[in-house]
Amino acid sequence: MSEPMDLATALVRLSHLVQRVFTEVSRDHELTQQQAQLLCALIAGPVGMTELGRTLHLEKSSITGLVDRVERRGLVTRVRDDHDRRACRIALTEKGAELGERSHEGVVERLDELTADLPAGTRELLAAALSGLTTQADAGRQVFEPANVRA
Amino acid sequence: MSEPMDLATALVRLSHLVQRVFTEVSRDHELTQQQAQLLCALIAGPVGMTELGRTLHLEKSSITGLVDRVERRGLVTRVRDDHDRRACRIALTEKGAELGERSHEGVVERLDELTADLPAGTRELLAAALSGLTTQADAGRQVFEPANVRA
DNA sequence: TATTGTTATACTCTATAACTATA
DNA sequence: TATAGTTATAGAGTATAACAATA
Repeated sequence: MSEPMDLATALVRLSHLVQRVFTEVSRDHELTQQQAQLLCALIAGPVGMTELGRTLHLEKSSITGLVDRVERRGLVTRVRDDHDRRACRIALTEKGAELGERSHEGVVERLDELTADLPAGTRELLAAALSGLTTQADAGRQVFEPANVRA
Repeated sequence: MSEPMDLATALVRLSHLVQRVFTEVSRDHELTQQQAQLLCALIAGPVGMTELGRTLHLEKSSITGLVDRVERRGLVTRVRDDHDRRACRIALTEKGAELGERSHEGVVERLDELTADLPAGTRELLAAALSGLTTQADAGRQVFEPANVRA
């Protein structure tokens, strides 16, 4: 049917697809994609502004704004850091945790549906290869780590 | 070492990685990611506003703005449609085509580097599986179709 | 001095609603 | 009436630079 697609192109298209899923799921919860991402990054526990910037690849002033807007909606709070009075840590409120979890689950669900037709062996190989790529590329991040959350 | 990652998580992380590559490459050419995407969507030939909206999953007013900014920089032009005087088609200028090509190549290069270590068989399987997913999901799109461009 | 975070500022991106012009 | 596109408006996202407070 369609001509074979090279790997780079397939990766780009897949990325668009995942982004779209993420955006749509976020929207279902009245969140922007970035806000949902922020909530997901906090599920494992409170994180400081600087580290959030590293995790989300944003400048610190961008983080300030993002946190401001989400805080205004009551989804996170700035918690003072007792050991360093310059710093604060961003923590999910109950409502924020709820939304973060639901967004996360929504994305996983939709992606699982999307890959449901693949044979088990292919799924495993895909998961292994892709996670290898990301781990190799950004040695040491964790924006979206459900394993750490539930396990 | 690290615990096995489920497929959905691997897909999300991969998507972030690709987005980051895209953003960085675009920035190297003084473009935003969205602008580079627009240029790439025009490489195969002029496209109308409505179709651009479908392709890029944006409302038409968003397309208007995006095209405005890129036109202001001399990278595209609005060409009148002879058969429908309401419509126009967006075409790359020489400079825009140049930047579009270079962005596209830059992304492909970086992604190829990233996947260079994978065995050939795995690469093929990945490409086939991922392109299958995207083709199935968004039956009939083409944002980033280098095959059509060069071949 | 270096680091943590915020403010000021200026764009870009995006959607919704109302509009114009053509079909 | 329906479609192609623009305008008006408002808010979100982002970066750079300058700043404050603390280490």
